[in-house]
Amino acid sequence: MNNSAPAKCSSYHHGDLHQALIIAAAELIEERGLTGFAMIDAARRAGVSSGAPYRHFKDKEALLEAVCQVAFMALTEQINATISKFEPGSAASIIALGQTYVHFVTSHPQFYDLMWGEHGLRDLESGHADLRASSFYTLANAVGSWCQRKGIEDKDPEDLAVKLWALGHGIGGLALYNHLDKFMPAADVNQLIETSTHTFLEGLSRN
Amino acid sequence: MNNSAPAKCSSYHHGDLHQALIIAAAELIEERGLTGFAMIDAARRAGVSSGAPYRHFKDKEALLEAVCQVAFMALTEQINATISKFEPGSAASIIALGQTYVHFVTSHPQFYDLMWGEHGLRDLESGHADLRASSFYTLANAVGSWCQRKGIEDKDPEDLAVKLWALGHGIGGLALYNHLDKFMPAADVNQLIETSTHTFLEGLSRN
DNA sequence: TGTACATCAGTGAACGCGCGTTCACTGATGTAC
DNA sequence: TGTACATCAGTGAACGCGCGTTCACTGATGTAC
Repeated sequence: MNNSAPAKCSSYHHGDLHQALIIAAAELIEERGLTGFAMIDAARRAGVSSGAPYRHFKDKEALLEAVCQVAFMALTEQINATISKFEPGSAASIIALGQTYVHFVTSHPQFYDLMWGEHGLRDLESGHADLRASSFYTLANAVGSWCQRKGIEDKDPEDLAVKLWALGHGIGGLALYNHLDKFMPAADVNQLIETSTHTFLEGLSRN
Repeated sequence: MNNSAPAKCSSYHHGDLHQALIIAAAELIEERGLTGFAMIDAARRAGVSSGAPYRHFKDKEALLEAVCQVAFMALTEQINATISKFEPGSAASIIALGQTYVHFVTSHPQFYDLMWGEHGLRDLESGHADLRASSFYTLANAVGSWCQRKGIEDKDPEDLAVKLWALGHGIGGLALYNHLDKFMPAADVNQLIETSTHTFLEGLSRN
């Protein structure tokens, strides 16, 4: 994510190679994609020889998982920052969450597969599943508050959150790979999120 | 997609190796995924030596593109079959289109990346871009008819189609990698499509 | 304060594997005469 | 109908590259006495 300068340690021992490798890997994945990422490049970028990473990570997979966790931490942070800026239960807060999500996805195109693709499967049992869930519950809470405010009692906030999540996830995924360009030249994803969320919430109020 | 028996040709020359390789590649991708797919395996499965494919495809990329095209043809076929079964302009037809889409996505998990991931970018200029668009316009027409029927004149059917597509795309993508299990144990994607589409259309009627 | 020793992070050469692609070839097919 | 020849699909060995991972080593650090 953010680059906290290699800080070329003068000594034989690296200060915190573990962390340095994660940062290097994240940068490389952003630059060249998940497929183009090689273990040896991460080592080189961290200023270390090819074998060194194996003192800190069992194998490539383990390093990728660490990067994945960092990515989810960053997403969670942004989601939390967003929700704190809006009045609880407002439609605006729900829209903003969607926009934050899509913004994150399109800002880090190369992380999409790592976070939501096949790799996602493996993390399900691991410890940071909670981290992944955090953003979802933030959304579910926002939707729940909105329902309460509107006097909608018969809907399950988690069910609604799944649908809104899917909407954002779909817009993000399609925008990422330029599938929308053909049908909506100069599509504005923020507006897309805003209007579609509005329509959806409108539909809930109706019934 | 479907397996039309290798038909082991008795002669030195293969009957239609071009087609046989596409089928073999498609099967292998379905079995082992895009990453695990090797050119030599496709050759072997087609009953041919390692160099033979290069008489028919410039390189691995070209073969993958052919598989991608076949996949889009299959999707188009299913979409067309679905739309023909429903009354034009009915909400049911729109829901069924979404369900067909998601069914296709989850039935061929390994094609998702090939069709909608990075590979998608490369096809944009190629000849079969039309094929990709076909399903979209089927949806846009269905939505347009629905609007007309409801007397909704101020909405752009293509804009609405993009949103419904994104909804289905998101549900498909999340379901594919089991991201929904955690929040909706035993989630029924068909029902998810149905209810979310209903809510969305309801929202449109409202305003 | 100084010496001996255990620990362990980092080295860098090397191994091994998978796999995309090439190339000189072989054999089947079909056409010209 | 038969022969010579061009064409080209398929062979299979080989090359080369990238890259994940290992391993015997080296040197820095800190602790025990």
